[in-house]
This record gives sequence, C-alpha cells and structure tokens, in this order.
Amino acid sequence: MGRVTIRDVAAQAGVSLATVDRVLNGRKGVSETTIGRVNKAIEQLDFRRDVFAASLATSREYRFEFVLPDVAHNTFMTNLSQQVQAASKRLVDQRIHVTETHYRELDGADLCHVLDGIVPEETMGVAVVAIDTPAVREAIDSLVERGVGVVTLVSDITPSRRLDCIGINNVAAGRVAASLIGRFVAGRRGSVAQIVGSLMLNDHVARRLGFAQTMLCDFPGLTLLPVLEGRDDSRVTAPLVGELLDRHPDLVGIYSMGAGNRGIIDALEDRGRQRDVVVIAHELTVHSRRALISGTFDAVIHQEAADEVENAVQTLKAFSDGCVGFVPPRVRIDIFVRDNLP
Amino acid sequence: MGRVTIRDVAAQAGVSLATVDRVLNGRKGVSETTIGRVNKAIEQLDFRRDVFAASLATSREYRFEFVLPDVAHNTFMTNLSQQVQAASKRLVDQRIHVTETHYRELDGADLCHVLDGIVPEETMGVAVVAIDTPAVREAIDSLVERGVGVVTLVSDITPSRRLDCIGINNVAAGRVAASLIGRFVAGRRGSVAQIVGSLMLNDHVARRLGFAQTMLCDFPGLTLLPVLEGRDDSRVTAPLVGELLDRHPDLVGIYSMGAGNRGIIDALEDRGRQRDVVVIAHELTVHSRRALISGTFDAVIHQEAADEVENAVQTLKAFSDGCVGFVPPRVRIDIFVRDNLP
DNA sequence: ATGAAAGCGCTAACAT
DNA sequence: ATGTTAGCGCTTTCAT
Repeated sequence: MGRVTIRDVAAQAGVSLATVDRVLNGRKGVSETTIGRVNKAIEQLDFRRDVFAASLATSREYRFEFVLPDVAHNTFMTNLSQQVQAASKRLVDQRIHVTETHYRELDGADLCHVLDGIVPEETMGVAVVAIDTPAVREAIDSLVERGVGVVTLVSDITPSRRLDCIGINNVAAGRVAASLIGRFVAGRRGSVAQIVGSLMLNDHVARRLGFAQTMLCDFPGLTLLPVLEGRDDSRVTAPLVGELLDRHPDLVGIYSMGAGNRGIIDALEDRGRQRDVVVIAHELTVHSRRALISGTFDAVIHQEAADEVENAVQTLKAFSDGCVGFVPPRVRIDIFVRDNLP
Repeated sequence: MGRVTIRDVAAQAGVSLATVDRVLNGRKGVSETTIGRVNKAIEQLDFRRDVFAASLATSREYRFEFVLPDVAHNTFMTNLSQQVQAASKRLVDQRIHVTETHYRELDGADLCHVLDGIVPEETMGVAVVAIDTPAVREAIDSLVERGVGVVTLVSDITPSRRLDCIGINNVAAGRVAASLIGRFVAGRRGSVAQIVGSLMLNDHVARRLGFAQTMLCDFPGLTLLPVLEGRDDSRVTAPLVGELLDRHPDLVGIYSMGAGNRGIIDALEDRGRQRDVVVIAHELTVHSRRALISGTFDAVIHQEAADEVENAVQTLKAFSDGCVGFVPPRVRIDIFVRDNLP
C-alpha cells in the first residue's frame, strides 16, 4: 500500500490518466458525468496530488520584479534591497527568478516610467514600494490590466488593483507609538513632535493617523506639534530636530515615522536632550540599534524586510498559479526596546 | 538553453548519470579523480540540482512526533496542539507525517514513559515541550543515541543532546517585562509580584532571571516579592493573586510568567485593583486579549505557536536529510498592547 | 569503480 | 470528449 496516485484514481473511475488530470486542473473538455465519477474516486481514495511530481512535470519558470526606490542613504531600503537579492539566490532552484529595479526616490514620474516599461511576456509579477500619486496608481492598474500580478510593498496605494499590500498595519504601529510615548513620559506634560519622511508615502500617513488618534484620545496632557517632513534623509532631519529642540523646551516626545534616524540621534545628542525626550522611531538598523542601547531611543517599531520579500514572492506565485484564495501571512509589527534586541 | 541537468554534467565530465549522482550525494565508490572531474563540470556549468525532481525520485516519507502536556485548561497549550494538527494536515502532501502524543502535565515520569516508547523505526524526529528533570534529560539523550532527532519546544532542557530549542529567548522576554513594568508605573514606588507556573519549567525560570536582572538593575524604586508558583492553573492563580492584593496594598506591578491568566484577571477585577496595578502576562489568548482591551493587562508577551511548530518540523526534516548547518529562524518575541492586537 | 535502464507521479502534446 | 504516450530531472537497482 503506497501512495494513492492518479493511476489509482483513473482505474477506480474507469478513465484515463489524462482525464483525471483534466478534472484535477479544471481544464475543459470533460463531460459532467465523468467529472463526477473522477471526483468521487478522488474522494473515495483520499487522493492528494504530489506537489513535487506536479512541479517537475510542469517545469514552469516564474519571473518577478521588485521595484524599489534608489536610496543608498536609507538603511532600511538598503536592507530591503539586500533581502531581495538574497531571496533571488535562494529561490532559483524553486524556479523563481527575482530581479530588482530602482526608481529615483520620491519621484513618481520615474516610478511610472519603470512600471510602464515592464512587459507581461517577461514578468509575471511585480512588487513595488509605491508612492501615492494618481499617475502611479494608473501605472499599477494598467500593469494589472495587462495580466501582471502586482503587490505593493511596505507602502500601499489605494484604491488600486494591486493584489495585496505586503507590509505592517501602519495605523496600529502609530497607535502603539502613541501609547508607548504616552506611558513612557510618566505623567509629564508637554509637546510631542511628529516627523514623517513624506506625506506622499502612505505608510507614513497611516502611522500619523494612528498616532494622532491615540494621542488625542488617551493622552490629553500632551500637545501634538504640526507634522514635519524629513524626506527620509538625515541631512534634513538633523537641522529639523535641532530647531525643534530649540523652539520647544517643553518637548517630551518625538515620533519619527520615516527614515533619517541618524539625523535625529545626532541632533538630540548634540544638545544633550536624549534623556528627557522619549523617542520612538521605525526600523531596526545599526543606527537605531545603537540609539536604543545608549538610551537615546526608547523603542523601535520594526518590520522584517526578509519576511516581506518572502510574502510578496509567495503572493505573486500564488497569483501566477491561479490560486484565488491565497492570503499571505500578516507581516508582524516588531517592537524593540533595549532589552529584546536580537 | 534550458536548465542544466545531471545529463549535461555527465556529458561534460565524460561519465554516466549514476556517477554524477554518486558524487552529488557523497556516496562512496567513486575514484578521487572522477570526483574531481564531476565537481569541475558542476562548477563550470553552474549546475544546481532540481529539488522537485530529487524529492520525487526519492519518495521519502518523514515521520515526526510532537510530545505535549495534556492540558485542556491551558489555552496556549491547547492552541499549540491545534497548530500541530493544522501542520499535520498541511504537510502530508510534502510527505511529512506529524503525530501528537500527550503526557500528564508536569509529570516527568509520564513524559519519560512516552519518550521511551518512541521507536526509531517509526519516528525520525521528536519535538517535545520539556520539563526539566534529570530523568527527562536522560530519556531525550537516549532517544538521540538511538538516532532520533530531538528538538525541545517552548521550554528547553539543557544540557542535553537535543538539536535545538524552538522557542523565544525567555531571558530577553523577562527583561522586556521588567522594562515595561518599570516604565509603566510612572515613577511610583511599591512592590512587584512574580508568578511562574512551575520552577520545573525552564522557560519560566529564564523569564524570571531576565526579569529580576533588569528590575534590580534599572528600577531600584521597586521591590521584588518572592516568586509564586501558580501551576499554570487559574484555580490556583486566582486565590494566589487575591491574597497577594490583600497582603500588599503597595503592589504596583505583576509579572505573570506562566498560564492561568484567567485567575489573575478575575482576582484583580474582583477587588477593583485592575487600574492601579500594571500587569504583564504571556501568550495572547481570548482571555489575555480581553484583559488587554479592558485595561486589566498592560502588555502581553507572545510567542506564535504556528511558527514554532513550523520551525520544529523544518529542523527535524533538515536533520533527517542529513543537513548539518541548518539553523531554524529565530522565534520572535511578540509584544502586544491594546493598540496592536491582530 | 562505473554504466544502463527502469521508475517516481504528474503534465501536455498528439491521437482518436 | 477521451485516451496514449513521451517526457520533467533525479535516484536506484542491477549489471559490468
């Protein structure tokens, strides 16, 4: 008694292998009655197709493209890019070919140009770190129109016809940040700064939303300062935070929703304010890690780039395979304090 | 130009398919010189074996056993058991057969009995939620001696010859708990309670260690109360916490390291103390979730049972396949507050 | 020590 | 609408 194969099913149903295969893969050209008989045999024998044999027989090659911003100075994005390359290596022997293209940071026109250049004959799926402009949405929808599967990565663009967004729940992340800052200030009153990279990035906008909600609702003793845009760049965030500290002696908290952590750390430490300002930032990098250990940062909210790349690939593969009900695992919000650094 | 196969390698090296296979799988009976030639051909052609074809040809079936405590009243363990069953279903068509056996909770002799009853002919690997007694360690080592791969799950037993422990870093978890309680009490002074399930469970002991370290080091204003054993049972924890609250009016924090959360919640709410005591517990369940939302719990430290089952299976599979360098992904410490509940 | 050949279970092109 | 057959790339006897 070995494995139940389509041979057994064919015999039981009194049909040929090809017919079983047709039923199994929902191909047309089989009469209703035979479909019924085959399905009954499958049921009776508890047949389950051998995925290895199926993959071998099909010899299908998958081609996916990751479209990321070209940002050498952004440690998170650099890591994301490295994870794509690592996945690319790892997946070749599963016949999945992953390539990577870059667009100029925060440049919607360039992103559109890249997306428009993707040809369905070569690329079956695209994962894109989206910036939210109407033209980009249009480019994504047109790609979907041409039969390419698209997922947004890290930052979503909605409404659009992408299959899914692979990233954390940024509203929840913002709420957590508010909650932690609110409790960490230990009853002190004062003002709290909010720094995003750009309001064109939906993930930052969502964080800001959750943050403001919880702050206003649960911590009336704290005053929210207007949102600052740091362009995900330390050279911008450093003077921004410097000025912030000078102008607001009552500052008790900073929520940094984008990149440019180095600038924030430098500004705080230059002015010796790292102890009395509670700081929560995003993404664990060498810089934020050091800041956590030194106490300049109080918590870091993190998303694991490797998981996101993996989930994106699986989602695109499921789409290529024609799976309809595929739901990728939720990307988890990691919270790091000094005590649980990996 | 298709895929490079062992055919190509064989041609290039001037040998037969069988010889290439021998070299590829490190089987004996090949002269050094041919091994060299084959490896050179592999190198030159950048050959990589097709995992699907290999799996199909070997038709290998894996048999693993999960050994868990028999605890209907412990929501986390119940969930773990459900995850094992889910994995079992999911993995059959990868030819991985997972079964589950139970031992009487906290009963080392019974666990030994179960472990001793495992036969290497039927079971290639075992994942066990270990309780730390010399006899259990002995039983694990004897299993390893007989060629069965063993991983500990959730709670480790060391030193032992298990391949790995699949679970979170419990010392770090304890440190995080201390850090959060220390900051959440917002400068208040008072005493802090520590409740474990049993000191026979190494995960609880490790949490306690990390907790005490950070507490003593970073929060001298808080006094640690002696460790209480709640036997992972609400019927035990409820009166324990009730008495605790009555005896220590200055109680500002509770760290619950084991199960029995329901008892803790009930005791706190019965006495109306849920607001002024900071409580951190482990494992997100229906009960702890409700307590987070109502504010009775301030944070929950969580380990994802589904991930642990998955990692355990992969580790055992890698062992069965003779992979030496396999390192399972680290199981992450999830931290939940009211704002990031999934 | 090496080679030839028969599968593993499924798919797909080609017949009927 | 259904059947026949030749692979997919690797493993594994059984010869030599």
